[in-house]
Amino acid sequence: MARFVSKTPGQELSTLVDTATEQMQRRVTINDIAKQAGVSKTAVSFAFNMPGRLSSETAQRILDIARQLGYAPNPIARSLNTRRTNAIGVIVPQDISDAFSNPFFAQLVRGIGHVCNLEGMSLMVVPPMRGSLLEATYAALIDGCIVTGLETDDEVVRVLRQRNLPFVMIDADASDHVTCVTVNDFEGARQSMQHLLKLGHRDIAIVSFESFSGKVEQYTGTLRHRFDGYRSALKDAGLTIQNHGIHCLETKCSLAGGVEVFNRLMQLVPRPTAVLALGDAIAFGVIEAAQAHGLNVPGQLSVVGFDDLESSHMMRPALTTVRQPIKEKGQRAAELLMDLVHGRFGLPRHIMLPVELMVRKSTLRLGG
Amino acid sequence: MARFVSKTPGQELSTLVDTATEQMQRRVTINDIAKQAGVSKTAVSFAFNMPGRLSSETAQRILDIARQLGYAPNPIARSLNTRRTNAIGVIVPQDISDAFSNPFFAQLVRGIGHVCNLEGMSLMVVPPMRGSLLEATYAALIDGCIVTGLETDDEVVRVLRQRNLPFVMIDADASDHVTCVTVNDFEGARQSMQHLLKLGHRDIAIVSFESFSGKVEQYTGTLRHRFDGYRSALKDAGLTIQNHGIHCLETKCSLAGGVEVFNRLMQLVPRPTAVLALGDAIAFGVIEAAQAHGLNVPGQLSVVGFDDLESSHMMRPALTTVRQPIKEKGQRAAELLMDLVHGRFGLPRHIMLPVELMVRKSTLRLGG
DNA sequence: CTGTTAGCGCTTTCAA
DNA sequence: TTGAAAGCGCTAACAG
Repeated sequence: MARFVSKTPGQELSTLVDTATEQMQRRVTINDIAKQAGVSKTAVSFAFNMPGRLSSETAQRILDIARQLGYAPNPIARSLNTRRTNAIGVIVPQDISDAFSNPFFAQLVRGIGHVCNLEGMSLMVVPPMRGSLLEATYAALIDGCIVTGLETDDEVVRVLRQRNLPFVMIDADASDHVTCVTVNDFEGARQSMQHLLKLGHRDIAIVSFESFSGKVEQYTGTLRHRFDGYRSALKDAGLTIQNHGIHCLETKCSLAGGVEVFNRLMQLVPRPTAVLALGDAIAFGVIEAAQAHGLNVPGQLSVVGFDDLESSHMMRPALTTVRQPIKEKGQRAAELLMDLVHGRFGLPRHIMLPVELMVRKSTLRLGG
Repeated sequence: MARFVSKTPGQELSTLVDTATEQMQRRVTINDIAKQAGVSKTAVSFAFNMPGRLSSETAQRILDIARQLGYAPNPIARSLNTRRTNAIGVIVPQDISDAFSNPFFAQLVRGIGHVCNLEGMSLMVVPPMRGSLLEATYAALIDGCIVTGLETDDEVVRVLRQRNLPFVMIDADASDHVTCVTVNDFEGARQSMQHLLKLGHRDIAIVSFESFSGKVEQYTGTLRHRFDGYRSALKDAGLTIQNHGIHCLETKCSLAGGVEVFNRLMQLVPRPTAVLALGDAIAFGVIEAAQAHGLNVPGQLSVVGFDDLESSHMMRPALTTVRQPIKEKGQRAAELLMDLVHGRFGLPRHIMLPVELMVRKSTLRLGG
């Protein structure tokens, strides 16, 4: 490791400056500036953070010297004192690439980002670290976070509490113990299923995103609410989810996931005449694959999405889907989080946003 | 500020535990655990970081007590010692919401995220803080960063050097002083312009994303290279960018930006028969607006994009565009950054990735 | 295997 | 207006 500069307190500044121009440099610290300026660390600190408390000459001299020596305050050391990092996190249970493979997530982040902008914060995406989301949660240098894709009983939530980190959950089951933002998944799902049933479809494949539990019966949170909605609509039509024609599959919530699931869809017996995707991204993939296989959508296959991404109405055919206010969801969650971070209130709150069925061109009356 | 627990060193542990159950709690620290377990701080530290160096009973006892008291190591304090934050940043000159309004950025982040995943890092999006990107750069708790949308002579680069933070630039002018990743913007631009010219178009609007300089002559970096490419193709056809039919506009690089620019496009004299957008997102917006105004694309207006986003071939009409390997761009940049972070080498390197013109359905022979 | 002792680099009373 | 000194909570030689 080449030659190191000894850290003797009384070290000559000239030595510092000399070595600073070399390859292996010791970072310039507040002490170096203080010494060089002939003032205390306090003064240097003031010069940067509360210049008003110093005579303007002193302040200026300190700042000048700092600039000369190329000094930049160490933000970590600062954080240790202030207990603020000026960043919030968004915790995701999958890796970053997967998370952003669904435009939904980018849109959510836009909403969160809007609030970050207002508050002067950065945004840290916190995925599992060496496979462990817990480890990542322990290590994250943040003032608070938004938790996505997890349930309220997740260990991550425990760690967040242990770390005393304020947090807001998105799409988790409402509970008195956590602050969270959701949408009316039940109603959105119910209406979309109802739409297909009204069009005469009886052979319907429901394509969910990966739940990591696999069993429809064990779904919780968003997935649970949506399936409750499907069941409700089916029931109104005298059907159940166990019916011969109703199939439930899972895939990654991305265009690629939709493409992948299409093949499995085509193996089903009876072959579905309609697909109910739990994410627009999946719907895109299904449509793309269907068209690649020469299938006409909606002529031979109706497809419904969920989300209403920005590009969903521009697809060919324009996608019938359930619109949820994604950006607002992120924004509201971030606003709640900022309240918590700033200690504005402590009572857990729950916000549920509305959804709306957007009937467009990817669904058609059966046989019509 | 309710009652505070005094911070007397000799404080009884029972007091701590009692107050820990109250509202205003002092965080449990390594000292509390050490005291309670009757060991030194060192031992506690080892229990968490190198359990092997402790007898398993001791380690277990410490961990148990820690869990009981709800102790979580303070990652900031840890970082101050280790000089690692386990996060890298991606610096963006606009706010987060704007950055992600272009799917290009999400795709870039996917590439970066892939490497983060491999390296066990989180990813911090660092936008300007109260309008100052410099301030944000000073404050970011990161081990290194990827810089987007900035030139090599930006002040941010100076601060990064001052902070001794390794960084990699994306789409900046190559220079011997910085490590960066670009694509062959010149060639992509040249080919796309050539394509339109071959189709007989002579009234062409070039829609650039915002440069914050405004003057085409003052463009640098990516924009500069692309315009050099346009000029080159024009020259081959005996034209110049100052020609009567050639117009240059700017707008935000997003769908909304494209929609916004469409109106301005329609005011131009002569009215363009083709649009060359510097981002697919802009192209989407232009097409959407054109269709909303009853214009046929490509019948009455040809549109070319740049990027080839995931959804670009699914649009109606499928977008003719210049494909650049966005995700790979992010990935390569992140890989270079990790090399720097881990001190694997110091020489600035420059990677230029190839592009490819994808001729699809949004362009048509003039009058054909 | 375990503890002592210095820090890491900055902020912040409190006193001068 | 300025400085001394005590932390912030943890890690890491080094010694035993």
